[in-house]
Amino acid sequence: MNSVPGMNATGAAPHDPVADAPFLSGIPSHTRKLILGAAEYRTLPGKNMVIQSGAKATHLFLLASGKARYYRVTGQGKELLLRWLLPGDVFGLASLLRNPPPYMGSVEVAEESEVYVWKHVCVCDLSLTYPQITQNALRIALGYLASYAERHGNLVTQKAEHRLAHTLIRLGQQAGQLLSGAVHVDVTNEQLGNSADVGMFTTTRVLKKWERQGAIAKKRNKILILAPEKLDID
Amino acid sequence: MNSVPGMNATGAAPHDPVADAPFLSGIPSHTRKLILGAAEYRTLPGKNMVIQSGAKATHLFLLASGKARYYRVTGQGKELLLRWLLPGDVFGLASLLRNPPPYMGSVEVAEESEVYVWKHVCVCDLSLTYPQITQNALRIALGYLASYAERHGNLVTQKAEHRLAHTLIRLGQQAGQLLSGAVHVDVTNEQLGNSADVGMFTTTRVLKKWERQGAIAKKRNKILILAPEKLDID
DNA sequence: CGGAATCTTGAGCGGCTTCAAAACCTGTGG
DNA sequence: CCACAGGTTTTGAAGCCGCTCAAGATTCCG
Repeated sequence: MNSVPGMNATGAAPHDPVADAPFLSGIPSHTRKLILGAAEYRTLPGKNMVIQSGAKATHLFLLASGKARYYRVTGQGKELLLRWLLPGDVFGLASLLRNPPPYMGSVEVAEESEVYVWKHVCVCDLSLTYPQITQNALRIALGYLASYAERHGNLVTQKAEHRLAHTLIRLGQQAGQLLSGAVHVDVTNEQLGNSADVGMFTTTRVLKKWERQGAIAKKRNKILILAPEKLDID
Repeated sequence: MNSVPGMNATGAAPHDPVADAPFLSGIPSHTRKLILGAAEYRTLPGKNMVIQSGAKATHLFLLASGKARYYRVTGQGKELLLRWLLPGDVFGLASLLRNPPPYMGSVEVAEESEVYVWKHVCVCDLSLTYPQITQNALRIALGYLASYAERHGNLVTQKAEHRLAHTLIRLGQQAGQLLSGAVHVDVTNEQLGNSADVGMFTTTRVLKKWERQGAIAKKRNKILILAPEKLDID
């Protein structure tokens, strides 16, 4: 919590996101190649629905490049953004199971992206041969669970402004680009609000306030974080 | 959603909850005995903290009898009830992983309970020998994730009364006892509200309203569901 | 230039929470 | 048996955060 936020990502080491994927962690290099070789490599155009919530879990995906939104649509038609998927992230974990439950969220690529795709039966075979895969999947699922629990806790105890601050800073760390001393985050007010469980109007008001205080700058579809330390504490 | 709620549980078949545990699903009977044999069997008195949130994941637990609360304490000291653990439920899943993340919630047995306990190294060995264990754990984790996502969705879109209705009915199905035509649920107003993310006062008011409408009856630490169909729709 | 998103700002309101205080239930111990 | 203390429940009153609705300004793209 005390670490300085905002400094991140694309700055230093250009690690291969696929080789560093948590999903393949602890697996020797040659085995990793074998596993990746069993996948189909596909390029997806932007605005492409990859996974439909509730559908049968037929494929496992590993994002190699690009960006995708992982979201759920509630019964009332409201769209809940669960997570931004970045290179190295896997999705469709349900497909690892023998008699898989349906996908529980939808995934849509936000820009042109590349993915590895495994068929259900194929990934089942692999997970039998290389149990480390299932272990990694379990670790990832528990991580999701933890971040979900934290979000839920924040929603219940923190106020809207606090949640927005946390969400924005996390977004900056995960998906921000450091340009000329500011962290650029590609996100609309509505998407940010959605990630923080705050309505769009309240989100706009808070952002405007921060802009007046010189903590951020706004463009269309983009937020520049100038002084993250002005956000955390109000 | 259209199935009649409230009829459940302790009525008919007295299945062994341990043998039916999702955690041991798909494992042949003799292997199951072997796995259970590797565990320590313990009896825990009520009001006993079993897992401390944030602690190192040193043990895996399987609840054989009794009842336990799975909860989290937020930074502001508010206690969030995540789930009631019933016979057949496992907890401490993080201990299945080689280099485990810390426990992310606390568990406290609500009444005298019996549990199987595995040490970290032991359960790691077992999961290597019997990969089905990890698969089951993954399935359980994904299930938790789904129910968490649903709760979150309800919190954002539904109103307090609706959430309370859903929560109460689900509690009745999971942990209710059918006595003389009513489902008895052992829960205080505060605990119910906590499970539905509603304050205690609002919870009391809604319950009182339902009582006046003849849908439920209230005792101290207990709710009797008389007419569940009067709750779902307002 | 037109049109479609996105963003801004204001006004009003409503559902829940918060605070206060009292009634109630239940097990305990004198 | 009664009194007491602790937790639980009830009810009222007040207030505020964030949502909803309306209407305009701005930016971007074809």
